[in-house]
Amino acid sequence: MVQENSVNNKIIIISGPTAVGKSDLGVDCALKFNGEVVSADSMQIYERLDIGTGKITAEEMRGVKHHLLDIVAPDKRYSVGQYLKDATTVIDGILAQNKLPVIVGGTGLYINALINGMNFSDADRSDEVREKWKAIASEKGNEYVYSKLVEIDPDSAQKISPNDLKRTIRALEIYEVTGKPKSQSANTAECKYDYLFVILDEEREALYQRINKRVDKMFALGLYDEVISLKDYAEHQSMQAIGYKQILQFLDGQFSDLESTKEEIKKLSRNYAKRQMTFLRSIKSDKKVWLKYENRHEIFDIITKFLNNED
RNA sequence: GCCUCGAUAGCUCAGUCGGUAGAGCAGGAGACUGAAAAUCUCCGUGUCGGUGGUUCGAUUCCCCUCGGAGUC
Repeated sequence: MVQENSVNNKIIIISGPTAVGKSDLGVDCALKFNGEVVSADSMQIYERLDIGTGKITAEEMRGVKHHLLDIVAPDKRYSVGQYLKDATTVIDGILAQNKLPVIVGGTGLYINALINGMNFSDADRSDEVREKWKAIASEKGNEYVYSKLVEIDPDSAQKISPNDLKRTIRALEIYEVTGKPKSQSANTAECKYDYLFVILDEEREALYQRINKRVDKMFALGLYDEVISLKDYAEHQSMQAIGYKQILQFLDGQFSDLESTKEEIKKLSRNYAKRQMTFLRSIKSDKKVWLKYENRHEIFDIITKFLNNED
């Protein structure tokens, strides 16, 4: 009972906390359903950040085409807005070939933008505005910057903590760039795709053990040397990634030894996984399917039903 | 074996001039609209090592004991 027009609009989204096994499952699905993988990961978009981001290797791809990996140099910026554009282009291209796009990644914000829209068409970032407010913040304090937001956009200010300088500045930026306050700019949009949103989950304790092991493996694979080769980019956003930042701090003398650096990386990865789960839980969608890691192979039945409109 | 110092939350430690205790980290919950692996908010009961003594009352003072660190 497959209808051609609806099939052409269907996509699968697979997310979950770090180290839960998303990449592997994504390849399984692409192989089984004639698909291609589209990454949704804010750090794997960078070239040369391979080991530390857990980027899938050519071998692990098992012949499946992967998109949106290695598309930005480590000294360049990237953003959700750019991701939305890039992902939409890639997904449309895959659909045009009558193949199934399988979106795989742990950056909840990117997935949220894809399924709930994000229309700040004219509210692009402005480094000028950001630098200006940062300077003001360090001179007059965060409270002062926040008080400015309260003046121009009290609705947004209410939702932002006075301590959250990043969000405070972004709200001010939107106002200065567009002339409209943030609270009147943000809006959502219906997703143009017929999607299925699968979230892979695992018991906390087991997940944490998996994360710890994975960090050990990253070091064994040469994470340290990878970071050394990127140390000239220390100032850039890409080096904020967990693992990279800490090894850079170690080189800077902020950790007494490599072992404690490694433990810190494990800890931060665990903290991150927890935050990912919170975000994934909070994404508004009536098409979420939660799958326990041990039941992950049920995904084939779920997708089959979805593709046959039996859901 | 002697002497000294500590023993309190999962960990590191503070404190209680005697009225059953609190920080940081870990851990948990949450927020999140162009930096998101970022950024930010909230959450602290534990036989105060064990036994006995003094006391109305001991985690706090005293005795012994068990392990721990330092020292001769």
